[in-house]
Amino acid sequence: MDFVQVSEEEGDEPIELPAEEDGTLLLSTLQAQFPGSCGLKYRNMDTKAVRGVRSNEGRLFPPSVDSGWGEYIYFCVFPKENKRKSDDNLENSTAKTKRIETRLRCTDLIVLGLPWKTTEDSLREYFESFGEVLMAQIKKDVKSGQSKGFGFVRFGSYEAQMRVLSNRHLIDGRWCEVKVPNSKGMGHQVPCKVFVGRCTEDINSDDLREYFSKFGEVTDVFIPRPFRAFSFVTFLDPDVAQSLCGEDHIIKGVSVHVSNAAPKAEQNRNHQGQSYNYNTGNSFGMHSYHHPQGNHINSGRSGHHRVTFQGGNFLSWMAQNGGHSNANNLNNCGGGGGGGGGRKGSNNPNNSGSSGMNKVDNSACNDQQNGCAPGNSGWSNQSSGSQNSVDKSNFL
DNA sequence: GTTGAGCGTT
Repeated sequence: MDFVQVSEEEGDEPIELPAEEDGTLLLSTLQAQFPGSCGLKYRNMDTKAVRGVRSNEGRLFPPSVDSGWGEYIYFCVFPKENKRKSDDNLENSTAKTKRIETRLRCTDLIVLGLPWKTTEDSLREYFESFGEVLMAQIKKDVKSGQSKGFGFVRFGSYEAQMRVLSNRHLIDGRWCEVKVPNSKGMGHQVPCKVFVGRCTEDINSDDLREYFSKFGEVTDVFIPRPFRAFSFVTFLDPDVAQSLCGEDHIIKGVSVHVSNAAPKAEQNRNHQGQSYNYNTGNSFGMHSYHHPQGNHINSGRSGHHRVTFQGGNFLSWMAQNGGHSNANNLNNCGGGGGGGGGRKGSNNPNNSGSSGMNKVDNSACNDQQNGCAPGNSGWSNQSSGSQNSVDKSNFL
């Protein structure tokens, strides 16, 4: 059996991890030793550069077909906290403040599928490897004190929360899932959509798309008809939308104002014969595909469903979907088309998050009959676009 | 003492 030497960071003491018979290393094997890790990289001896290890379907592939993993010492890749580099200094302080308010807020997370035997102490102990645990509780039957098999955790850092949401968890011998609780609703999630006021009639969808694409990928543009001097622009990344709010921008010589696309529930309902379907409950984060009618201009790659992260972030979306990113046309590459690279760039963490959700490592789990975590009947198939609600107008 | 999709007596 081949072993792969892996350390958490370059220079650390490596641990030898067993590779599979086909030479690949299961991401789940990696994550069992390095919770929260999402991939591997190594230092290339010749070029001195760091190279990433290919990752697909929950498996990591050796750099060389012939010599396998070789004598390299690999080190872990973790989902990055969303950081931007060069363009950070271009940003004004209000946008920064807004991001901190919206991005770095932790919420209670629900842990489903806990073994009956798990205690609040062991729950806390497990999650402390991800970061500071502010709260860990098990829901119990009041009379018997028996665990109901789920609980809640709260982390002190958003990064820890992100890492936890991006993985499944083997807790006291059972695979559990961690999600943002439904009870949180859509309340304080970060919208992807902005309101663009002071538009003139000659600013069309293409103009808006072209202009705003330089800040990040635009997934939708909506201009009410007849002309009403405003429009809506939806971004793939809610942070990009947030960072633009409050700003004035000049498009075709016109100063437009960007602000929050405040929900206008009642007044917009059934306006002009359109019906507004609101995403509620579990479908948060997935307003998906806009029907190609009306004034929505889908992002060019028509014919496929597009997935945007209307609420929360990519990772919580991933978590909500069992870690699978098999939705159609999920695009992780950030700023499309514009110059300048965008405000946020391509830092969606952990695109290898489609990890581990295969039969192979589910079979290794649990002490129950079929050995699978709740909600995962072997495969996590919740997100394949087909069951996304179709949101026709999406006024938020 | 059993059980296995869900959503929190504050």
